[in-house]
Formats: sequence, C-alpha cells, structure tokens
Amino acid sequence: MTRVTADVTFLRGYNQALVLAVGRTARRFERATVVRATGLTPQAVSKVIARLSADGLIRSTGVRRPGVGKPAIVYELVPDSRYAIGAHVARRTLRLVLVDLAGTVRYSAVSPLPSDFTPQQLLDALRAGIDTMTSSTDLRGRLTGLGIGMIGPLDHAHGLVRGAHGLRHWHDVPLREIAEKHLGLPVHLDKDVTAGITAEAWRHGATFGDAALIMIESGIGGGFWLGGAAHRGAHTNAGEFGHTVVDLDGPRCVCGRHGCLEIVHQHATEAGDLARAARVVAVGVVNLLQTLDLAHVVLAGADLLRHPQTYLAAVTEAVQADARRAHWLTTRVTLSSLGADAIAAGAAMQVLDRHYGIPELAPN
Amino acid sequence: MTRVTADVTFLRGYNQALVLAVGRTARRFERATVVRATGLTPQAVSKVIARLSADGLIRSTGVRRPGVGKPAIVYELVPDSRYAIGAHVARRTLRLVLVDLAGTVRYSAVSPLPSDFTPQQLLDALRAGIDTMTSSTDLRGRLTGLGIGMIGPLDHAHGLVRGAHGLRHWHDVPLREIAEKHLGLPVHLDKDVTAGITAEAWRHGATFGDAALIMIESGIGGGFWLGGAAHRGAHTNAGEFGHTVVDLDGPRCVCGRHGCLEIVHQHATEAGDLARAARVVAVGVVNLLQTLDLAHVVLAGADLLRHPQTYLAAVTEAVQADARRAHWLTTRVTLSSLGADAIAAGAAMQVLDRHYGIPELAPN
DNA sequence: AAAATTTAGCAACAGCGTTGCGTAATAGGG
DNA sequence: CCCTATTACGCAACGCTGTTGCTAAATTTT
Repeated sequence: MTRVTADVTFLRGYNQALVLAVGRTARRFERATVVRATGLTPQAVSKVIARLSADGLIRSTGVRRPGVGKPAIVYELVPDSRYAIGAHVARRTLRLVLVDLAGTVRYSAVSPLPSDFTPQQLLDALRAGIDTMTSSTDLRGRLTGLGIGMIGPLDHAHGLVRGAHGLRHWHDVPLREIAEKHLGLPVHLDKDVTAGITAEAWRHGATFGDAALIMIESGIGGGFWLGGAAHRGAHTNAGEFGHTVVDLDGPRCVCGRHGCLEIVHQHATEAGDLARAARVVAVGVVNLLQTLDLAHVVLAGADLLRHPQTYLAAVTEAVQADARRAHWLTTRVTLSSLGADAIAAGAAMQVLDRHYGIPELAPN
Repeated sequence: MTRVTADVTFLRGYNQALVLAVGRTARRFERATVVRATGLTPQAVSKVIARLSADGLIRSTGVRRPGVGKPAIVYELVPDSRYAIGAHVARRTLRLVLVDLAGTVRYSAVSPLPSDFTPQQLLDALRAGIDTMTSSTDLRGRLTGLGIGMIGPLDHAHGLVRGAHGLRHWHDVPLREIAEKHLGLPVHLDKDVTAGITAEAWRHGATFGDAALIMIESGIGGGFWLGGAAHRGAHTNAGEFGHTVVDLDGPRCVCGRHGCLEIVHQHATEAGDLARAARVVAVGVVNLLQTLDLAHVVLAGADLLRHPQTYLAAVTEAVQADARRAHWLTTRVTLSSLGADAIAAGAAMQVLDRHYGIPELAPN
C-alpha cells in the first residue's frame, strides 16, 4: 500500500465528490442540504456549486419558499451531462450499457460472443456495440470512457487479463491498452464482482456501509465494498469466495481442494435439491458476516436470480438465526437492484467514479 | 459510511504522516528519501521537516557526503518525544506496555486479573500498573493516551464494551468514558485482534499490503488490515473468524452452528492431534486468501505460539499448494513479530496513530 | 411600514503545496 | 589555484483551497 501525496487539488476533487454524491442520492437539493450532509461551510458549498454549474454538471431548477426568509435555490444533477459505457464480458455474451451521471442505465444491449472468443473478436464486438449505441445519441465531449467487468484473474491496476477462467485465448492480454487504442476511449478493467458491488454502492449512496455482492453465475464469486471503497485485494484477486472450504470431507473441486462452497453448491443443484443449494450459499454468507461484519449483503447472478426468493429466504433466515442474535447486529439482505445489468452498469460507474467520485489516496 | 469534509488542515496532517512513516521505517532519512517515498516536492518536504523539527518529533543527526555536491542533512525520529500506553485485557491477565513514537516497546509488564473481574477492578489494575510504569520515567507532556485491546463484542467508535465473551460483569460498559475519567488520559478501545494487526502494519510500514492476523488464544480470531487501514466492519464485530463453518457436518459449536473452525480445531487439539489442528487453521487461512486476496498473513496468540513452527509450516504449505499456484500470487506467512506484546503494543500504536498517523476521512 | 428571519454571496484571510530562483558546499578538471 | 559542474537547501511569490466577517436580498410576521 503505497500512498500518494495530497495537495489542494485533492481537496477540490474530494469535496466536489461529496456534493455530487448528494446530488445523485437526492434528486433535488439546495445549499442547506449539502451543508448538513457534508459538514462544509455554506460558503464553501456555494463555491463548489458554482464550479459544478459552470461545468454543466448541475443546474438550478427554481426556488423553494418554505416560509419565512429568502427562498432557497434548488439544484439538480444534470444526468445527461456525462456518460460512461459499461461492458460485461461473460463467457458467451457481451452486455453493453450506457449509464449517465445520475447512475441511470439509458441503454442496454446483449450480443453473443463466439465460443472461446479471442481478444480481437471481443474488440470487434465492443466496437460494433458501441457504434450502435452511440449512433442514436450525440455524446460528443460527454463520454468519459469505457468500463469493462469480466471474470478473472486479472490485474485492474495494469489493465491486464491474466487468464480468464475457461477462455483459452486470454493469457496475459493487456486488454486496457489494446482496447484504448482500438476504441479511442479511456478504459477501466475490473473483475465482474467488483464492478457489481460498485453499482450497488453508487445506488445506495453515502449510507452504504461495508457490504458484499454474492454472485452465482457459472461459479460463485463475491465482490466487496469495505471502508467506503471497493476491496480488490493485493493482486486484484479478492472474491474467489466459491473456493472457500465449507466441508472438509466434501467432494473434490476443480481448484484441487475438497468441499469448496462452489462444488458443494453445484452438487446440490445437479441433484435438484434447490433448498440445500440455497442453504449452502447461506452458510457461506454467514461465514462472511462473521469474518467481515457486513451491513449489507446483495444477491446477484443469473443462476441465483432464477430462484431469487428461495435464495433470499434462505440467506435471510440464516443471517437472523446464526449471526445476528444481538439487537445491535443488523445486516440487510437484498437482491441486486439492477438485475442483469448490474455488472455492466457497475463497470460504467467505475469510470464515472474516476472523474467525479471520491479521489483515492491509496492506489491498488 | 458517512464521510467527513476535508480542509487544508487535512493536507497538513496527511503529508506529515507520510513523512513520519518514512521516519519510523528507516532509522535515518534525508530530504531526498522522503521525496522519493512520498512524491512530495523537495520544497514541501522541507516545510514539513521544519514543522516536525520545531515540534521535537524529528531531529538532525549530521550530514551525509556521498561525493560531489552539497552534503545532505540526515534526520531521525526522536523516539522518546512521544509515548502511548497499551493495555491488553485478557480473561485472567492485564498486560501493559509503554510504546514510543518509533514503535519500540520500552516497558512491558503482566499482572493477574481476578477471575470474572469487574470494570472497577480493571480500572484499579490499570491505575496501579500505569502508576508503576510512569514512575520510572518522566512522561509529562509526552504521553498521548491509553489504548485498550480486549475481546469483543464491543463498539470502538463509542468506546463501549457490549459483552466480552466469558466475562459476566461486562455488558454495555462505557469503558472509554469511565477509564478517561478514572485515569485522566485519552483512551481508545478496540478489539484485541484489530490492535494486533495494527502493530504489524506499523512495524512493516508503507509496504504492508492487505493482511490478516490470525490469533489462537482461547478461541480463534482474525484482525484485518485492508486498503491501508484496520477493517472493523459495520459494528466493530469483524474478526469472528473462528466461527466460520469449515465442516458442514461437524460437531456443534458454542455459537450454535456446526463445524466451526474453532470447534474443529479444539477437538483436534484435545485429541492431541496437533498436525490436524494446524491443518484446520491452514484451511481457514486459505479460505481467507481466496476471499480477500491478502499479501501477508501473521500468526499470533498464546496457543498458536506454543507450537509456532508446526502452525507456520502447515499454513505456509497450504498457501503454496492450494492458493498460490500462479507466479504473481504471492503471500507472505510470518509469525507475529512482537510475540506476547503484540496486542498491547498495537493498542498503544493506535493512540499514536490518531495523532501522527494517516488521518481518516471516513469514520467507522 | 417596520422588524425578524432565512438565504446568497462578495471580499479579505490563513494555510497548504508549487514554482522560480538564488545560495551553500562539495568534487573534479584545466 | 581557480573555475565549473553537481548536489542540496531554502526564501519569496504564487495559485489554490476552505474559512471568516459582513452585506445584500427576499420573504413572513408584527
């Protein structure tokens, strides 16, 4: 963890991000709202608002007359002032979304990918999809970049795909670099689960505490939001949650160990025992809660969302029964709020975050 | 996660902390060292060094003449310019240490605690121990406070002991408040494992990446250092690592679930099967690595340190075999570098951190 | 119509790191 | 011996941040 020096431009970006976060959470806001939410002085908020207005990111929508006193000026985010494109690269499909500054998905499309697709085939599919998407809207000067969420292992800091599980042509591919060259856009690469939890954090705003996204979709993964930021681990490899042992004498997993959550879950699913499959996931979630003490658990992934209520009920019950026996220990369990768009939308939000989110003082 | 506003005083503390971190890691340093380590401009470093010198936290120790050019001024931390006291409150013992600004343990003492001790008995023991410790040295104006590391559950933000495991008189005790009043010192309260990992992070300096401390000592707990800071979770309850299920059909644990790491480990220990006990811990550690992708795992705790090499070998082997098959996935496994003082020393370092460490922008 | 209340914003300020540039101290070459 | 290149230190001016002090504007209440 090498830290970065902080100068006054950091303050600028940081406090501006606080104000924008208020704008994303509350549809309309005024100066007093921001003062309460951030602790900045009214005068400082005025300055930030002036800057944001000049950049076109927010605009005034009139005044509010609550009673006595001078009316307050009401502001709102200008959603279509900035956009980012998000891509979810799965094993057989490419999902592309267009997300605006408010975090709304404005466009979504899925296209098939050739089995065992090559980097060049992915680039071509990205190019075609992005062209289609941007032809309907004029995004000139308002497109901040492309975020790609895909299966690992990969290195988000260097934009390097080390070797995506189950894809032959993806060993040490510098995807960010070649995509930036091919598409002429800034590109950010991250694991699918990390993109997913970022989307949830964006939508919930500043009140979103430590949380995890459990994704069941050709494997079981976890994305983590800890201390107000995505947790990626020392080598961008956090989230291999499916390969944690829950049954010492269980069946052998593809990873070589015995009784991994993923293989136990898979056996239950193949046996048609959905209840057991859900309970196994619930055990894993409670393990996470005991270890990390999370405020929020989000359930996602195509396979999970085929039986959402079964999983939701099993996890909620296990959380209540096994981990949260004290009144002060509360954990919300919810289904992913963005459905199938979660990963792609989160990848797009990561790009917006690089420009308009909380600046990071500790890269990695 | 409510964030705090940032003003210029944040910059001051932040960059000053970067310089002090260099001073703690390298015994001697000069301006160029800090420039390289922090990315600050030479002029900015000069200003920070001038402030720190004026406060007596660092001092010049001469010059270095490497060859051509004007000699560089060499600085060093003044270890005895600031102190903090650390307390490790266990079930039967109280350990007190005196730690200086450099992170060195200058004094260490253990005293017994009455079985099922009350808050008042702890306060009296703290008072007596601190009086003995401070009588030999004049710490006037240089003592920054007292850090207490103890078993949970507790609330570090409010300094509240919610109900320490196995202690009857400790339900909703506002320990920080009453200790501050009784001792006349600023007090910081935290879980033992969190204090422990803080000590390791302090000693390793800026290169310490995401890491965990595994503590085996009347139960199995984990302390986490993620993203450059201690991870405590949503309710200061992170670290109940011993109560993660590793054996779905295993024996029933005191927590109500079946096959917790702790109960499986305990059964192996009671059966005299030390090798199996160590292997069980190793399975848990690999689970953590898969989930969080850690750069460093530290082993600690009285029970573990009775057979340090057995545990170290088992964990190291499992990490190599099960999780780190790629050249880029590297995790160091080490024994706690501070031995029995780890928790108390870490608690003291947390106090020093509040004054001279990286300021937090996100409380909780 | 005057007073009270609430909000907005101008102007001066303190403090941070940065930039530009001058100065001090050393080694090596003519 | 002197000059030059090299290396390091630091003063002074600067741009930028949020803060403080105060004035002005717009509304309701008396």
